[in-house]
Amino acid sequence: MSQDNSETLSKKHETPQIGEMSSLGLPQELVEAVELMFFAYRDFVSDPDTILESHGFGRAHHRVLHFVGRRPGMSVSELLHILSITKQSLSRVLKDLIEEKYIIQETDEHDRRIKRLLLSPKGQKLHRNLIDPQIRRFQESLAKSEIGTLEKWQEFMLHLINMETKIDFMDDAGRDKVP
Amino acid sequence: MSQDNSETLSKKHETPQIGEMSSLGLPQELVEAVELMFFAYRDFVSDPDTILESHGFGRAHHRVLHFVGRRPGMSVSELLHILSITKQSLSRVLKDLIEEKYIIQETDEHDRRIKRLLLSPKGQKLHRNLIDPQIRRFQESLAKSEIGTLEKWQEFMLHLINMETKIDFMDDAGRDKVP
DNA sequence: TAAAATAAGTCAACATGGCTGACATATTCT
DNA sequence: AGAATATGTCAGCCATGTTGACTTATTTTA
Repeated sequence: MSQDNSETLSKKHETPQIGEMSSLGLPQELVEAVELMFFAYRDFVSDPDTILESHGFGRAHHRVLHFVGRRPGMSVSELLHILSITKQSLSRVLKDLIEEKYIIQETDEHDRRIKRLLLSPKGQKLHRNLIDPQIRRFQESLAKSEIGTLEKWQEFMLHLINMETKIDFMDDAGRDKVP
Repeated sequence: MSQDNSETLSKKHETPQIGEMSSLGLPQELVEAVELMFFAYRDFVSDPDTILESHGFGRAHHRVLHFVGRRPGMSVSELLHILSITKQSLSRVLKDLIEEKYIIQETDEHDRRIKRLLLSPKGQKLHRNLIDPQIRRFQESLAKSEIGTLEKWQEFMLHLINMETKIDFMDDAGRDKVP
């Protein structure tokens, strides 16, 4: 670090002045927000990453565990759709998870082409271990910041996502209330 | 989609009831928030991804363009540090960007081992094209949601990140105010 | 001033997780 | 019976992350 950047921190949370532009000719705080997305996401997944590594898994495995955990009984094609990846990409990680008995497949009663995916107790435990540090991060952030509840943050984040994704998310988010 | 998920949407933004637990035995809204991070990040980078593809670049190129644009004159090792990747990973994409004249290298006047990195006009233009849709997404989200200003969102996101990263970010965020 | 440390660049080799297109199998729908 | 669907699998490509070893130029330091 070779350049002067004193008095930077103290200014960060003052009332934003209209017309305060970055070197790009864009509002300073919006450019900062872009970086916050990058850094926050990277660090947000760093704890699970560490755990996954010790199991020989990667982020792709995490996603599968997460969505199967959130929506027990989902089919392979539903999973493909929500993850927006190809069959090949999914099958590699899904195979691992099934072989090592984190995920169980059950043939659908009414349509025997469909395999319903479920977490085994072992899978539930891992899922829980993976999500715990992320939940903790949110709780700490909530405690430290003045945002109060998550509601407004959630609303803002929801508006960042594409319409099609929004449908997937909604579908999934209410899962627990559905019989 | 084969399962019933009616009445899900209408419940999403009611006052959060304490003890409303997900299938994991975790607060519902926190689990939802984890997913929001995933979906929001994915869609947030989807527009730049499309542009990058048409140039034969990837996300790694984007990151380099972004940080060099935000901190003109940064050294290679500063860039390595902020990206938290290895020299090899960086050099691949940096080489592309330099060869195709998006980034210019200038030897430091006082320490000729150091190469200062800068965006060429061409690089600035691309950087601008990449960030524009992201800025627009933020602005639209701000307009649609009740969060008001970005301040609280930024504070919350900042608390999600690791201490070391925070230092990098602060360093970088004030860049424009520094002579 | 000689030796050590630093900044940058390079090579070979490997892993993960995206992608494609083609094709097989079982099952259900028309 | 034939078409459509759900899943699984093969071979191979690409981007981007990793490691460790080593070179070159330059500056710092003992």
